[in-house]
Amino acid sequence: MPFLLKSYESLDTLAEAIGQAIRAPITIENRHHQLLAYSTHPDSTDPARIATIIGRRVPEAVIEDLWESGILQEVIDQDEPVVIPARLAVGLGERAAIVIKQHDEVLGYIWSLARTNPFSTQELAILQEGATIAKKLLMTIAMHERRISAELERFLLDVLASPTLTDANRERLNELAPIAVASRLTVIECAQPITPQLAERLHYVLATQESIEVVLHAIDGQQLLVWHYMKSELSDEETVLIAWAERFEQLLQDKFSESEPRLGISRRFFESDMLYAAAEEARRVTTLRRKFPLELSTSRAFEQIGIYQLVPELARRIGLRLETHPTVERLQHYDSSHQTELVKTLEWYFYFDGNVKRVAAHLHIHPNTVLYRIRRIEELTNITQVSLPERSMIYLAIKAGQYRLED
Amino acid sequence: MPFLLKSYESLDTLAEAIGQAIRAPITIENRHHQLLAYSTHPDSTDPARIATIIGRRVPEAVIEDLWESGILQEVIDQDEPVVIPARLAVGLGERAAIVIKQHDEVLGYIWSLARTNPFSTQELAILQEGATIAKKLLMTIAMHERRISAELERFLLDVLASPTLTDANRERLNELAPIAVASRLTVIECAQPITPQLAERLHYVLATQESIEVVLHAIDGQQLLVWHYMKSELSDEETVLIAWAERFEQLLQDKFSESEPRLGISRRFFESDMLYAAAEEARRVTTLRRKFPLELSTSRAFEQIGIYQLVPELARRIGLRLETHPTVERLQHYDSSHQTELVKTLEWYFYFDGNVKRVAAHLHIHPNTVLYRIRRIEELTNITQVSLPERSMIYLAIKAGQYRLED
DNA sequence: GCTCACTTTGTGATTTTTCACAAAGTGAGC
DNA sequence: GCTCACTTTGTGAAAAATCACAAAGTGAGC
Repeated sequence: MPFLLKSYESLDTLAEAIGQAIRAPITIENRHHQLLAYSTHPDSTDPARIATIIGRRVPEAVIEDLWESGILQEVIDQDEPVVIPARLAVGLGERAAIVIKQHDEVLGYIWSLARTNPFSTQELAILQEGATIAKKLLMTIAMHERRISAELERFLLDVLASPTLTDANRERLNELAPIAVASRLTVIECAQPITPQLAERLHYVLATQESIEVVLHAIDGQQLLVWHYMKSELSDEETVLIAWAERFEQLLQDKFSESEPRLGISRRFFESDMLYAAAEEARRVTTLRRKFPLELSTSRAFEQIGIYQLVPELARRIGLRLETHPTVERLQHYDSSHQTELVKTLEWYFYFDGNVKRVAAHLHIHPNTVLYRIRRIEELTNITQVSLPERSMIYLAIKAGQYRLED
Repeated sequence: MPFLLKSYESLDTLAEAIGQAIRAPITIENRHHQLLAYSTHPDSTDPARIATIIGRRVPEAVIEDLWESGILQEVIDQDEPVVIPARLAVGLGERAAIVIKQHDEVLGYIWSLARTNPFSTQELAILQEGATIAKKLLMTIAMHERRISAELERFLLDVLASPTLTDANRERLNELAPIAVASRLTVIECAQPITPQLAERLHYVLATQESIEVVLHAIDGQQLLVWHYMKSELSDEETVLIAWAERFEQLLQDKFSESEPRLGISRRFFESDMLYAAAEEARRVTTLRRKFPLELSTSRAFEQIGIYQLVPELARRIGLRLETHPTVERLQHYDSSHQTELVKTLEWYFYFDGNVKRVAAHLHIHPNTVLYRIRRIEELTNITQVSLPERSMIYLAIKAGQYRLED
């Protein structure tokens, strides 16, 4: 005789029923370890469970620990309740867990904390029974979520397809995002088109980022577009963003090394009217980083690429023969007739702010060689003591020349 | 009984007649010392005369010498022939000169070289008579020239009034300028609207510039617009231009200190279609130099202002609240709450390429103070080791903030 | 008026960069 | 193959920038 009913109207009532049947606290999570339901149980709870309920998801540290120790994998593979010894380092008391699966696809998990006495066979059977019932409910929820998220994805793509917003779209966007928050649009660009499997994994990683709040996201070919904002104060939004971007990109490159993911982040914006422009900025960053991986290896946000943002336009003008820089032209001419590398040397000399040692190290040559070349350049052109504005323009001209418009 | 006829058909025949009457070489010049006519005389000539005839104008060195020594002024004031002792330093033998005037307005000069024996009273009288006859001829020429030049001036203003050329205008422009020559459009901007008197003097100085060839020029309010090209090779056009611009501006500022003349030179262009754009560039240079006299004190050509060319556009965007730079914003905030000058310090630190000594000298503070402030800035923002592209963008943001759109 | 945190200036040791000069390497043209 | 002009590398002396540290100055807030 089963201890549970055939079905329950919600996961919450199910969690409550299981909890009462085995007299232990129950939490039900989706496959992203987001909290779906939990039983009310006055006593015997542990820090991990409290943190999970407060944060509406299992703390990242706990998830990592469970993955690294192989426990989670075991739970997924087993298909029946697994008893897990306490892991006090991450605040986890002893518990039992069972996966909720549908044809090898993980839908979620049911967790139960151990009371003072260990789980009996019957109690574990009840858990298993609960998982079967939860499956039906989760499938309904998953389908619904999938429909919603697919709809939102189409909506975002629709918004980004045109530079100007329709009034209806603007209204809906303003409902989605809190006002007066510094939003950003981030592009995660991959080497190949993003498959549904990859998308799923990316969404998961994205959902587990604690510094940011995602408003909307969508897949567009090789890019995952994310509209988000930082949870920090406005005053250090930029600092936090840049620190996060570095960590996040590192994480992505560790987890998805075969996709060579690269970030591009727009400047901050406050009006949904700016979404289109922000997407352009973010994409400009990824494009430029693709073309100048070395120079822009640590530039992820539009602010960080500095005057590189002007390179495509300048390259276009050079392509149209509207623009040339006499100084650069002369050096290029000298280079080609003497097999030298004056332009390259000058470029890095400017980039490294006149630091001969670093230029030499970068180009793998003797510092005196750099010094010699700089003197040579000074003889050929009179950029001996030009100041920042002119130097940057020359640097820009060199970079724009390297930028290829075709690809 | 007069030795000369009442009138001659041309200045050449007049010069010849005077030359024969007093048996000495004669040259007739306009008020700009451009050669109008000269007598053929086989012997007794001097280097100055040869140079004048070859170059179709009196060498600048000779003119300067005659002005500085006060001789030319004496000739103009006298209204009758003046005998001038030899000035061998500038290749001038002894000669007599008389001004050709009409109501105090100088129209030109007649010069006569001395032979071995000095000028007799009668010969000087013949010179005077020649000046009277020349006056009529010169007045006709001057009137004609004035009509032509006024017409050309109107034409240039007409061309510059619209971004696109009419076919008729393009055709006429192409007739005026030699093809495949690197043209420039230079603006000479004065503190006050240019009066006809000032215009006259400016035209004179312009006409005596040996490095450039003027195609057209026109007055537009406070600006004298000059379409010209360098007489040098294309390969070092820029070098020659920049050197010329420095000399020329110095000259203008010496001669017209009350008008505070300032140069603005476009990039080079080859097609007359670019005239409008070139005028914009040149004007942008003068505008920026007016707003940043110190920073752009030695930048006269559009190439030289470097990324300053982007300042107006950026200032506009900042004005529209489309653009801010978080780093700069934070420093500004610190400055205003701590009465410090971090932004200013950073600005010049960037400008002087991180040279602490020069920054200190410029700001009249101790080098260690600069060092201290830079460390402070590094604490507040993380621009510790940002490279040229980002540095320039920050510099641009600072400068654009200083740029006022209104005036 | 006093305190305290912050800023500026001064001094000399320490480190880094630049410079002059020599020597060796490179390659195009005869 | 040789020459010659140009380029690169190496060495140590000379010059310059940076640094730590002390002392003096400044001003807002109590």
